Amino acid sequence: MKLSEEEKQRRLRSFIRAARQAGIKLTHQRLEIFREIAGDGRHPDVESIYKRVKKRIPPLSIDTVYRTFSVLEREKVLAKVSVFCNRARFDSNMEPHHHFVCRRCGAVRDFFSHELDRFHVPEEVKPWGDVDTVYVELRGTCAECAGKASAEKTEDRRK
Amino acid sequence: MKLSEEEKQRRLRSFIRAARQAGIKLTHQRLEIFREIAGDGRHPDVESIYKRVKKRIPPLSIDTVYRTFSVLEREKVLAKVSVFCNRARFDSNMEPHHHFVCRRCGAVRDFFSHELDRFHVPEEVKPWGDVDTVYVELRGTCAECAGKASAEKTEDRRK
DNA sequence: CCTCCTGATAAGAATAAATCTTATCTAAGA
DNA sequence: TCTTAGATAAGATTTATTCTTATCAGGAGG
Ligand SMILES: [Mn+2]
Ligand SMILES: [Mn+2]
Ligand SMILES: [Zn+2]
Ligand SMILES: [Zn+2]
Repeated sequence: MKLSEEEKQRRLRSFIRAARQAGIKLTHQRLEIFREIAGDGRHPDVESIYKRVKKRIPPLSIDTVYRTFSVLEREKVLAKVSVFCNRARFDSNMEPHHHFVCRRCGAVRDFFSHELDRFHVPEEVKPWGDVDTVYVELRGTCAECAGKASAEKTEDRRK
Repeated sequence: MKLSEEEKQRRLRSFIRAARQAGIKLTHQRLEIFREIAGDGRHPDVESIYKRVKKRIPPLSIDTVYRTFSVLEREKVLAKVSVFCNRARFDSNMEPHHHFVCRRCGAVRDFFSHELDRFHVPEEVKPWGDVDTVYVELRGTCAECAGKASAEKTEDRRK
């Protein structure tokens, strides 16, 4: 899930624009952290971004990653993914989109759907409040995990 | 979001049946914990269930609530709700269903949708793996929170 | 190019949800 | 009633996240 260079550059520019507009400082750390997230379409977690950026900025503290995360979230430059709640994950795709999630390995992939974009909020829900986002999660098993599982089965049968 | 007595009883029976079938012990604690969850359609968190059941069983430990939770989850008697990841929440409604979620107060309400039940997995997603569940989250502001917000506005205007 | 000041960072302490450990207890089958 | 595998209580432990505080640096203004 490596993103195209042009998409990465677009996200980087939108980050810099948002930072300027919000009057927040464009520090070396923030730029490197965002660069790392913007180039990764796999919805990485805080820990992995921390490790990767620390290679380039050794004194980096994990707190800075968390802080940058919440600043970027507030400025609507990236979003928190609410899948597998054990740890927070970044999503640098701010286009409204949905997710395919593998129950086994936790892989998260983006998809778009015209069918879902046309979805009408059911009548029973309307009196409960105003809906601003329709988010869909397709849950199942990814091809890779399915492959591993069947490989293990044949392994077992051989015993 | 108080559930009807008959729905509560139905869930309680299905819990007892599942426990018998799985060969797990029907302890006083488990019964009381489940009774509390089964009667609450608001997707309560571990802490609140702990507090409520502790009134009836004072020596109850919160670990027992967590353990009961994971046993019941394994036995498919209830599910974990992955909304607002700060703390785990129970869902004793095991019918496939969707949620309306209020961003402000975290209220979660169940809904069903024939339109969504007919949803076809997009072609682009199919090669990624097998989808077993289509889960939809309608995010927005509940009527109660919207009411509070507009009340505060008029308050501000008076100054 | 310097200076200053405010907001940002690093390090490590603190917090809080969730899990683990161990001694004790109990549901339920014989 | 007796037995025992599995369950509980209490408190320690783990782990993700946030907080504290001394130091640092981006960037506005000179
Ligand atoms: Mn995404
Ligand atoms: Mn529900
Ligand atoms: Zn997978
Ligand atoms: Zn609300």
